[in-house]
Amino acid sequence: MKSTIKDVAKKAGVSIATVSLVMHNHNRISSDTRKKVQKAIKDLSYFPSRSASNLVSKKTGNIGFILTDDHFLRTEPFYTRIFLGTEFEAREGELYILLTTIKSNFSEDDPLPRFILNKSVDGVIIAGKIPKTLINRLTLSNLPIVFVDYIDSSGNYPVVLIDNIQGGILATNHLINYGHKNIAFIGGDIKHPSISERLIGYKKALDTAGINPDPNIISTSYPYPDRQNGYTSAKELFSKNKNITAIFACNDAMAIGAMHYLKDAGYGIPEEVSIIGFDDVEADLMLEPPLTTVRVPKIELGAEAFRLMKSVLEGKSLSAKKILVPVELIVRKSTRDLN
Amino acid sequence: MKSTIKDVAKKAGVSIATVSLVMHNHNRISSDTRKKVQKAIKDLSYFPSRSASNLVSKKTGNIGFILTDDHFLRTEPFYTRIFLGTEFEAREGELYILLTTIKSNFSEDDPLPRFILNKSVDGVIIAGKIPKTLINRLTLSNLPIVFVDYIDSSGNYPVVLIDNIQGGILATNHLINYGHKNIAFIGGDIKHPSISERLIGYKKALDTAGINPDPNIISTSYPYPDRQNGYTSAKELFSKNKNITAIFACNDAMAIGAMHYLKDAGYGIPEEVSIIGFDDVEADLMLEPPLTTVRVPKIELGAEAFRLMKSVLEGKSLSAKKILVPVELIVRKSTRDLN
DNA sequence: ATGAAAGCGCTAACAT
DNA sequence: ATGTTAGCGCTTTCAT
Repeated sequence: MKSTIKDVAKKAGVSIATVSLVMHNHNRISSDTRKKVQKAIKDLSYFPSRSASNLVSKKTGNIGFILTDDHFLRTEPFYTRIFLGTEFEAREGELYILLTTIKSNFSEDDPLPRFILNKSVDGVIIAGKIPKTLINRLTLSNLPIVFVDYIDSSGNYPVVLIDNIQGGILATNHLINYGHKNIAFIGGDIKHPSISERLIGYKKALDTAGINPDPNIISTSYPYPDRQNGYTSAKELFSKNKNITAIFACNDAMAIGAMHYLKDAGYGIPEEVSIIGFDDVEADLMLEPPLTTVRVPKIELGAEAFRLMKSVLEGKSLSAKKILVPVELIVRKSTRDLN
Repeated sequence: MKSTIKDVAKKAGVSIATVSLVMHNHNRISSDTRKKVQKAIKDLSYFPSRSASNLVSKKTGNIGFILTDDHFLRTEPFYTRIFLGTEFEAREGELYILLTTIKSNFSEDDPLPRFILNKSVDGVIIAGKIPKTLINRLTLSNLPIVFVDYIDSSGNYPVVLIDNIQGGILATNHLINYGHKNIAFIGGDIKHPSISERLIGYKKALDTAGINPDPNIISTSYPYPDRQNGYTSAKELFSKNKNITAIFACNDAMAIGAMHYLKDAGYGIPEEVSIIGFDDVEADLMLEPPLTTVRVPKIELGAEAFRLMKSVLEGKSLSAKKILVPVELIVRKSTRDLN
């Protein structure tokens, strides 16, 4: 039989209130009783009942984690890693994460996630882009919300984002430091915040180095940033420009596509053309040569989102706090030092 | 303010006991009161407090879902889909799923998942292969366990498995029906249950058709069933055997690898060589030609595991019940009818 | 068919 | 510094 706070109290020869105080590290307990109680807790291998304490404290002890099903099922485990990060972080404390997906075409008529309806969570973490209508309806529920890797247009929510501008600068500076001057940018939908920010970083870095960004070698004509469009973009770029010595692709998928084109077209990587991506996906290492990139710390993003949620729940955080998680330059073999 | 059972009782002019009975569909309630109560519930948009009911009923209302981190982070979203299946199914009822990962090299010294230690789950679903030591220690905790897509050697647990033998038969019969006689088998580690079972199905089907399995065209020399080894296996097979007209690969990854070899070697697919895989991964459709395969219903596997867990919890299921989930032949363009 | 009441295990205000 | 006690919202006997 599972032991209760009463059993512990009896065994330690104290009241249940004292046990409760010890459990919550209240400091007005003599170290003597504290030890007695702790021993009893250990001896009985006592764990407090979550239901009971939640009932009193009017909390659920759960955090909801929402992403769209296509984000969850993506081949590249980006959001899965973010989830894992929040779960890792939650393990340190008393909270549990309830993961649920919504259809990516979530509409007005679809029911809200059950844990919202049933009020089984104390707050909700939203990862990646989700439909506006969900956000609106969530807001009505008055639950604390934290966004990660996405921020709704209102900007009124606490959020954890990748520092894309810094990443863009990092990547571009790396190429500049390697002596490159004609650095192409390959990106997808410029309306997507992460891509436009990476482009901003790219321009900033060029600017600082006194290089004038050349619109002819900035390709953002293919919205979806995947391999296929990376290939096509590179093809277009190189058919018109012969003097490009380096490419900064807005993500690894496009970089990989571009690499395929370069190989098909007979360019040596990195002998003739250097290339850097963004994300650090597993496939990078399988490439020939392995891709230099900007690493996005997915686990850390998730962990940070969880910490932010905790501080929101504890009333420690302002409602629209923004956290920019730094990225890291990973130099491998696809970029060449011209100096 | 959230409404409670008291509010409902007051509004409906009945006692809280009556409300509780209505909520649990007890039949000794007059349809008149029932309606009154249901109206009150709706008007107040009342949801019972999980903490309170769990406290009384001594349940947690949660099911733990454990997989190894590499299974969770696999590029091919196999286990992610299984998880989604259990989550979909859980949505229909009152239970929540707590997903956690363990290190794939989980050892004696690693702590058990927190929801086990804290007794925050009523049962545990284990997906995919996990270390024996975890199983042993889990057993000690006396929690109901259901396996999905893996069964520990003792066989003493309820489990949901893919019907691999049926799948092997399905695949092989398809080729036989298409008039093939020299059908190669490409597989990985024969000690892995799913692979050996698929091979059994293959042999059975050949046997039934009166074809003698030729050991020279059964390749199981490369343990890990990935693209690379699919390529190598096909290469070996075709360098020694010129009369193979069809391949049954134990999974799509190996099939894709084999297709790459066939293309490199100049074989027409399916003109000269037909090929069928197993799994039905997304990549199949991108292939040229799209791969004929045996579909494994991942969502269904997860849903079935959840249902099994529920019936175990309700005491309706025997402790070692085994459920074989049928697979489905998906004919696309990589197999050719010789007739 | 319905209600009264006990009690699940815990927290926190209050008393000592 | 520690104990007493009133509930949190619900389920479930036991009365009526």
